[in-house]
Amino acid sequence: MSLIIQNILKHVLLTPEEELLFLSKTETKHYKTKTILQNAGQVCKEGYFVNSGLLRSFNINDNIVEHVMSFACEGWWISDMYSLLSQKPGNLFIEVLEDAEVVVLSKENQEQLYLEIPKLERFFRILTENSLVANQERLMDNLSLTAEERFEKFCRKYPTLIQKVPQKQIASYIGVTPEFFSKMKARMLKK
Amino acid sequence: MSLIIQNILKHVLLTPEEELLFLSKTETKHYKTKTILQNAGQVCKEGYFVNSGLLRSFNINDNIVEHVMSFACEGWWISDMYSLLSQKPGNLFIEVLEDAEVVVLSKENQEQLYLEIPKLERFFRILTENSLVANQERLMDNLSLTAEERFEKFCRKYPTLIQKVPQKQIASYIGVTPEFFSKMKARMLKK
DNA sequence: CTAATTTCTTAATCTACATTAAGTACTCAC
DNA sequence: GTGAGTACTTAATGTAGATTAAGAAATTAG
Repeated sequence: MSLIIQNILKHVLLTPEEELLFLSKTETKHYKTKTILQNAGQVCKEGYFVNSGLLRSFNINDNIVEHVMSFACEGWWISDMYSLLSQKPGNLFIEVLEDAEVVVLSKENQEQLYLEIPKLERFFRILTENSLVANQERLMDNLSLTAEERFEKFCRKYPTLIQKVPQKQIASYIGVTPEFFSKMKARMLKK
Repeated sequence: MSLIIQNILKHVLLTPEEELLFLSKTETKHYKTKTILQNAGQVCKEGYFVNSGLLRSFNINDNIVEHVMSFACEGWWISDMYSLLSQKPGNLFIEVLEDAEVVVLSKENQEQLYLEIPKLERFFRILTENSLVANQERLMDNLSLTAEERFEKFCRKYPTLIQKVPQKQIASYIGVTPEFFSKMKARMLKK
């Protein structure tokens, strides 16, 4: 069974027909590393569920500095929520970091699915709730922990990502420069 | 019509019976300034919708430093989402800053309402989505803006709060110490 | 009304992290 | 394989914001 259906079934029950209906509204696509799926300044028309590979979202401040908003590997959703919901131009880029297979769900089809399978309201509510809680925790961590503590937490939380993601992007995610991150890492290894 | 029903009707349609059912599952309460509605370390059993007055949620780091997670005035919801959803002990306190009338919705009743009025799944999904977007923006702001810029943005976004909330709590919300905030404010006034 | 508590300010000093700048090590495209 | 980017490191210097401390102003309680 497809990963995305497995995921949905963790939270709501679907009949076989509903599963098929859901899948018929999605499209599975393959993207090469470095593909940009979403550009800042454009209206986001779809969300992505990752079957394999690795993606990230980030914004670019003053057209110079990148800030990583999120990573998404197997089993995770990624999109520019702000733009997708408001249908206004967004601030995020979404980029493929490792050749990926993703399930594409367009805004339009998502809205149709809400009408055809109201249970999906529940599924996406729960998904969004979990995102919100994770995001609130990350915000608090940024307000109250040191860079070192944030990195330790990142390692505990996303052990698989550490091997895959270029270090400068982990630096960006936890909110420090690559130079400082490098120094900090060396300091931590000494202990 | 009650503020909370008005709020729901902005996103989903309810029949008069559903409105009554909803209200019957809530309880309107009055709390004095300084009342603590939720303590860190305890499992959160209810969410709050503010009819009037002012509340805040915050956590306490190392049992010393407070960090304001959110404010809630008229028309806003507030709770310890993490604890409410997971039913594990939370990290947040919820405190009344100004005598308040709040609509209390228990976890239990909320779950019942989802079953009895499935449309409410949609309402709370949208509510949570908006929260998430706002939270993501705040996170990016903390990563990419200076304290001064964050304060300016706060003023633009929540003009009414500036009069009401003690300055040290605005400082905490935007992520600086009260001392630095005071200095920064003086510096900004000179310009 | 007054004392106690809390909030705000100012100023000196400190530090986590940024910036700038070079050099080294990878990757990968041709 | 080679060269041109891209990623990582190291080190000097700079700075936003923290910490500490003390006094002034405002609020609250009795």
